[in-house]
Amino acid sequence: MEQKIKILLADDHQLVRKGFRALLEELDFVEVVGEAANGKEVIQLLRNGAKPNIALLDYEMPVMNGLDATEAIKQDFLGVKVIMLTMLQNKELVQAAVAKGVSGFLFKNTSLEELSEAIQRVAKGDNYFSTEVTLTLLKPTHNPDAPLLSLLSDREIEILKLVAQGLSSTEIGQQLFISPRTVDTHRNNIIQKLEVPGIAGLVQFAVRNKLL
Amino acid sequence: MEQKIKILLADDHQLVRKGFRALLEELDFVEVVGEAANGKEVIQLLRNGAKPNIALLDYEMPVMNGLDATEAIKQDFLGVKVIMLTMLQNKELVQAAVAKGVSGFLFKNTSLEELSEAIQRVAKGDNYFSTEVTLTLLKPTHNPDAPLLSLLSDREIEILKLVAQGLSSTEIGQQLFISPRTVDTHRNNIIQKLEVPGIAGLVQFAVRNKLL
DNA sequence: ATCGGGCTACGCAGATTTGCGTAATTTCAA
DNA sequence: TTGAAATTACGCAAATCTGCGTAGCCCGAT
Repeated sequence: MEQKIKILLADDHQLVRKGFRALLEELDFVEVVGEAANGKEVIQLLRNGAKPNIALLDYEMPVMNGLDATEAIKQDFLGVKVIMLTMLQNKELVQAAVAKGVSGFLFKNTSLEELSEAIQRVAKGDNYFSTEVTLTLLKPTHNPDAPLLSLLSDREIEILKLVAQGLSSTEIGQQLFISPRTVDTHRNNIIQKLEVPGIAGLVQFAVRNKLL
Repeated sequence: MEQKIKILLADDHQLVRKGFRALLEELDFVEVVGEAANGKEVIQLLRNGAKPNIALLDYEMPVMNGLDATEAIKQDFLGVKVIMLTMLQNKELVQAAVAKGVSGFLFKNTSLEELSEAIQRVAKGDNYFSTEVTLTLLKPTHNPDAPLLSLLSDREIEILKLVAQGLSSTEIGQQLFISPRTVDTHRNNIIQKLEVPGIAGLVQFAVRNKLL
């Protein structure tokens, strides 16, 4: 161990912050070089000459959250790696964080071992994501209008698919061996049920529900 | 260490398989209890009474691939955990594998340390995904018609968005303070450029390219 | 300075959608 | 078995889309 890993800690809850600090100080290879209660304070510390290897940022913070803080860090202090912590098991948040340039992502319910592992990996220049994070990414995106889909009859779903493919009532009628007028009726019933504006709404719904 | 972790190894390339076996036997807490050249052989070994804790399955195998083998294992030998290995950095494959019930997923370029970590975690009942796997999940899905989007002028994209929201030419014209006929012209030009069938195609394109 | 591309606008005819009805048959559950 | 929902079908008028064309204006590039 040539040198300790210097960490800057940011969390808006003092108790949580102090708790983390105590935990981190049990690790003999880390040194906490600063504390901040929000993203703005993090930036100020860095501007005042703090030189941590890693910024350990809570996402939920007032004034400036962890995401915006990451952006600011990557703008002006590229050498500082970021590990983001959060309570929210939110797929989009993870994606956004990685896009902003974080090197690691953990949920707050991880073990000290995992936090330790993350710090060491990130200090080496690797990335680290906890298993929980990966599982969150694998969870299929929640579909808000799934209940609406069950409102539709089998036939209506069939027709919805064809409409979404750009076929006209006439074409659909030929394909299903029914009158084009019947197709119209179905289409209109679907529009009623889904309360969407016309064909555009139907296609949007179809795409979102992966009916193609 | 009360007992060694028993592993069943499956890869269709004998050299690779033997290589893995040699690596695994360097770990004092594992014991290789069987080898198979494809998924079918894995199942046969299990039927013949093999009782591994973990099946380490290559994805690419003839006769029966790792995914189908996982499905079969989870059907009849629920106690056997699966770690899948592959050369393909493919998001959909990871998702499919997890859906089938694998406990771990690694790419073949991982280190022995990571493989070791994965085995121990999975043996404990946890999941394990390598950092590479997680990064693959975070990679945005490649968008095949991105080049087409650049064909459209700013104005056309603006109108495409509004069309996709279900507005009529008249409504769009009012909103943009231009003639509805002009909107028609733009819409038709877009349909020409994208070579899609009518409004339905426009909305599909818009949704896929996240213009909403 | 000329030329092409983007933006604007209009005409017209035919196809299609939309919004309002009505209604017969089937099917499935109460 | 009785009734509700699904599926089928039709009418009609207004609005809209589609596919064809033309054309003036502005701006940036050659």
